Amino acid sequence: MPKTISSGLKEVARRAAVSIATVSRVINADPKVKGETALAVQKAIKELGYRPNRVAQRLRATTARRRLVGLLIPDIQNPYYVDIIRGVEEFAYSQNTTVIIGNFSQDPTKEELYIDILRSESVDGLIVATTPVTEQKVEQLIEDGIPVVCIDRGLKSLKADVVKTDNELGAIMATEHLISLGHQRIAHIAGDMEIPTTHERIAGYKAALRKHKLKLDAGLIFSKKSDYESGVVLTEKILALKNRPTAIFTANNLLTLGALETLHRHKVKISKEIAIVGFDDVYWATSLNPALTAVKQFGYEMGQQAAELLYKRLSSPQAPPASLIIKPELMIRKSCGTR
Amino acid sequence: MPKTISSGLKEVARRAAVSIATVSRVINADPKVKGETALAVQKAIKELGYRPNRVAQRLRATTARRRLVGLLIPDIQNPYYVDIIRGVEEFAYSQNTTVIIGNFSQDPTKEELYIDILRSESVDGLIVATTPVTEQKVEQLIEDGIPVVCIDRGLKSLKADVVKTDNELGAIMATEHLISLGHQRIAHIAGDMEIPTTHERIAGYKAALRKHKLKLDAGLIFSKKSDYESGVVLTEKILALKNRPTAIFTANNLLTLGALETLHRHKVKISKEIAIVGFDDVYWATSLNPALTAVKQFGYEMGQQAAELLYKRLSSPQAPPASLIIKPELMIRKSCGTR
DNA sequence: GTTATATTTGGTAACGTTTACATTTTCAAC
DNA sequence: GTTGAAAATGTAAACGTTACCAAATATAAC
Repeated sequence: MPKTISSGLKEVARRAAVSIATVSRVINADPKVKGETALAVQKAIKELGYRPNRVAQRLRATTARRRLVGLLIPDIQNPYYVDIIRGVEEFAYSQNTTVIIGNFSQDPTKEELYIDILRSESVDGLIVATTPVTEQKVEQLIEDGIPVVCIDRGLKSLKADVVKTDNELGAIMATEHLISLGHQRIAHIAGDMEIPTTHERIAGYKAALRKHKLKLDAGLIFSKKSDYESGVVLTEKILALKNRPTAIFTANNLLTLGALETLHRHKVKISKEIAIVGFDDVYWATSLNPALTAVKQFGYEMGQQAAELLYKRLSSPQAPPASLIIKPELMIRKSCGTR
Repeated sequence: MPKTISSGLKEVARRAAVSIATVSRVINADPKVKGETALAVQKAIKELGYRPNRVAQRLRATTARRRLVGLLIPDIQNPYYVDIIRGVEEFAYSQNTTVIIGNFSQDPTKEELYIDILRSESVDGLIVATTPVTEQKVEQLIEDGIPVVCIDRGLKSLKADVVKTDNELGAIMATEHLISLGHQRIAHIAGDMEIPTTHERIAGYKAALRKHKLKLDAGLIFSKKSDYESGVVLTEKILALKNRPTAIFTANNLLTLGALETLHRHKVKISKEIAIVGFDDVYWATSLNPALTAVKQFGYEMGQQAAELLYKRLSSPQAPPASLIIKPELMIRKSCGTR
């Protein structure tokens, strides 16, 4: 019955009548220690309820794995990122490592702060979805020998591993779906222009229009930030147009939800008056009104892959940066009607 | 232009021509250091791009604040918990402290693991939403002098601060709303029986029925786990009933979504054939089909309060445990129809 | 029973901080 | 110019580990 915090190796060592070095060895499963002594030490550990102090471990450990990675997330309210988190955690857990999540809520100041914090926590490596603002800082990390893998968005310099969705393809799929349903005037509610994915999705949107010889009306591309609120105000703008589009392609989760809310508030018949297709799928999309047609990104899988990539990089730091581009999938439901 | 990781206080000390103790003092804003020297040190810090090593700080610091708290969350996929996380982070950030999130995905093994990890990370204190399984472990923490505040659910022993929703009241509000609309046979999809909130909500449901002299049919209370999947299968069960209820009260977010999905799949007209009211509101509830009537818990605010409570406890460890019971609010929308 | 070698163990210096405690400097008062 | 106290700085011992190197012990070969 461990009553209080044991004060460390020393106590265990005394109890097992060995040196602290030996205790440390059995903790780290060093095969060099004799089975007999290992057992004795384990007994002492159990009896004392000893738990290694991770802080001390991390301070000392150098070459060895520290079993800790950092994860930098733009917005924990976005289910897509939650999927990524789950994927990363899942893989990390399987490798017996912990992940510290830094959620910077789209705030660059917080983002920089978290990078500093994670670094000074001596993590083995970082998985980050950065904004270009901090790109330099991330590159500094890499230069300093801290392994980084980017998720959702890569570095312009391409110096880090990256796993991301084929955003252009996703946008093409969404837009073409709308076109195939006969829509000619399709608005696009894009995300924050600061974020690279925004541009890729716009590119896809444009490519689809071009391919189908539809005229591109720059006035139909709207952008502000990547959040719910922007979805609301940009949809308001669209509804105020004299010549309303018949369809909207929203660039992410939150924008879609904001748009939906606004359309409902204005009592426009979704899919009949205005069709909508969104980037990012959610598991409750079928319960939305109407069931949402959406481009599905495989966040969970991406998270896993990113973690795996980080692992590989840890063991071979010099390998050239890898890119993993994941194909999205169009989930056709009811928000665009049928023909 | 800081090129590489500076190797610590020592280097800064050398550059500023002072001792490492002095550098440490300026880092910790010790008023004892002369303005002049402080400036010199700060200059050196800037020039070297020095950042204190948090690991070393935490290893050494004892009486002083370590500016790190742990947060134990049952399920990061549940938006309610995400709100709590945001609230905690927000307050912590304002106090210049970091929070390590442990998401145990409703898995007791993981939960215990995370408690151990957080403890051995030398956090100042913990905010936890525990399952009874780990109750003992949490009490051990408290005994060992590690401040703990419970969120969402308290400890049976009441030995820790707690901030939670008035679950019984919330359930009463939901059920009475249904009753006021004329419903007589109301099913309740409850959460995991392991979790105390489940029982409180059931109690509220029963209390409301009793108050309005409706007969309580124990066969109308369904329970499995607290997840989406359970919402699905339990709703299937309800639909299979020979004598279908006219309304369902679901005990949380995920259950509601699962129920909704199932009702849609079976093409039952929600609100006309079966009304539904859920515990837990979400910001996109208006975009659900139909707009969901729900009991709103103030997750964000609760998170903030919990963090604040933890702070208070840090400064006065001996104060008697406080309880903060937050009143929920019924958000009436369309999923129950009107009369 | 030596000797050589392999296997286990122990001693101890780090890791980068904070913090008593000791020492030096400053400066007001005489 | 002393003196004494206050203010500022420095010294060095922790914190709980790991990892190098040395020492001790076991094992094998002769």
